[in-house]
Amino acid sequence: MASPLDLKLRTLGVQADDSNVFLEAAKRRLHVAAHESIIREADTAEQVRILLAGTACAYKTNEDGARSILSFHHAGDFCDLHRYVLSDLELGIQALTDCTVAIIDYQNLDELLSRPAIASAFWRASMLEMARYRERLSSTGRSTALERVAHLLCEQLARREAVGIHSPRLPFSQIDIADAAGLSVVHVNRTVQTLRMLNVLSRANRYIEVMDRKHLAKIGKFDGRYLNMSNTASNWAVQVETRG
Amino acid sequence: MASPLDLKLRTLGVQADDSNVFLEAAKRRLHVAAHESIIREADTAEQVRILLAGTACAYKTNEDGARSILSFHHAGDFCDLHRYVLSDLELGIQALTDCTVAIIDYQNLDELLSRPAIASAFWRASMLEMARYRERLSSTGRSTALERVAHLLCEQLARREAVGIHSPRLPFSQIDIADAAGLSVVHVNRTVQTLRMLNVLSRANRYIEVMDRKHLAKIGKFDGRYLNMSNTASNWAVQVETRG
DNA sequence: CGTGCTGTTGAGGACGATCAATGACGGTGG
DNA sequence: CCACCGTCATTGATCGTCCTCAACAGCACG
Repeated sequence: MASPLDLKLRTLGVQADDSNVFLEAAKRRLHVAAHESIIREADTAEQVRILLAGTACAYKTNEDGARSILSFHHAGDFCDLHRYVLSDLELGIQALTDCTVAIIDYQNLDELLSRPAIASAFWRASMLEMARYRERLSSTGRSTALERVAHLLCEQLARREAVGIHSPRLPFSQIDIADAAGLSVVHVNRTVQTLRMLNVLSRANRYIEVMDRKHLAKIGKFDGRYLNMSNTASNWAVQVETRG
Repeated sequence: MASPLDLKLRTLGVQADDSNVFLEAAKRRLHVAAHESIIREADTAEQVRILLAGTACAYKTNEDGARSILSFHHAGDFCDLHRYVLSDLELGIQALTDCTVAIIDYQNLDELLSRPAIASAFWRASMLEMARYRERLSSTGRSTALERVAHLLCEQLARREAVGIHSPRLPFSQIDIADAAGLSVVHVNRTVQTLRMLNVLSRANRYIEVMDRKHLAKIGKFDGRYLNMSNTASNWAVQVETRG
């Protein structure tokens, strides 16, 4: 039974032997309770963290105290590779559910990076993350609340599937979605209700549970190719037709 | 007299000897006229391009034909490193002014990347680009048109300074700004006029010319630290005060 | 001297923000 | 077991920012 991190490394092109070295280096564990912080906005610890289980988000707090969620992290995702490369980036990571985190000291990371397959996997991972930012930016730019929310949910669902998490339920509160989509909580609530009305989300009002992914992808104009996950992408083929 | 690319490499921590090897590899040149495409959205050429002079933008065309500008490129910027790592990313690069572009074949790039200083510089560059996307995302999220436009302009001005371009004039049309900020052209026009009224932009209606950077930074809540350009950043210190 | 692109202006309308209040649920401690 | 509290979800009403449509002006180009 492959773990999310296993799957992730495989997707990034890391073979069994390198993968094992990696997993060996990431032995140290940390548990973080929901709503706690995994990395503070001005963290200086000389180690990187990898999310093994649970869901987290990268956020920034702006001057008026509002939290702005920049991306979500799922099992298998690197949390703070950026800090290894650029020290003074003010970006916090917060656990949205209970999380298990692996820790690798910068020293050990240096060694890992001397292996070409691992170095290239890290670079690939960074570029994929960047592609997600681009997609989010163009989705946030000029689309309606309904499209934004649908797109956001599609992306998370697809990424979770790619690491073996097949549950239709997403561990986000409407507040999280609002902070990520750049919408007010009130309006997110109305948007979610619209999606429920359309039978795209389940009626369960304590959860975000996707009932009709195809429809959701269509609404969100979601084309998962940018996630570059060959096996998964096919389930999320372009649903968008040009129409008059 | 250092070229923008020189300056950029230096900022990324590349020393003279590696830098020379790099410049040697980037001998091949290409001229692209304003409004022409540097890289098409489905380009497959096995080479990377580096902008030596001029200004360009990375864009996506969405299903209804609208152009969405994801980032701007200035002299010294890599255009399409992402294609080297992730082949099938649909992202076009378009010249906004007349541009000079250097070309490096993937083969030669492989060799360059065997030099640790260069490899690490590329990784740094990617991470810096990612930091800019994050910043853009949080600026686009929940701020007003005025803030967005101001922030956008500040960023470009600061990045241009970092590679030795000190002109207060930015080579963007209001259409470019609209596509980048996710606003309508009409509203960008009104926003620009507000900035002119405030004496932040010059009255010249054929150009975007910044007269008062401090004020612009304040309006855009621009804090250039995310650009990670030690010498330049100080001119752009935080202008934002908490206020009641 | 037209043609096209960019910039400008006005009017009307829609989407989403904000304010305010209430409901539902889970956990805690008495 | 129940009262209390905090968090999240929901609802209604009002308001403002920004979009859309439409027309026109200025300038560069051939």
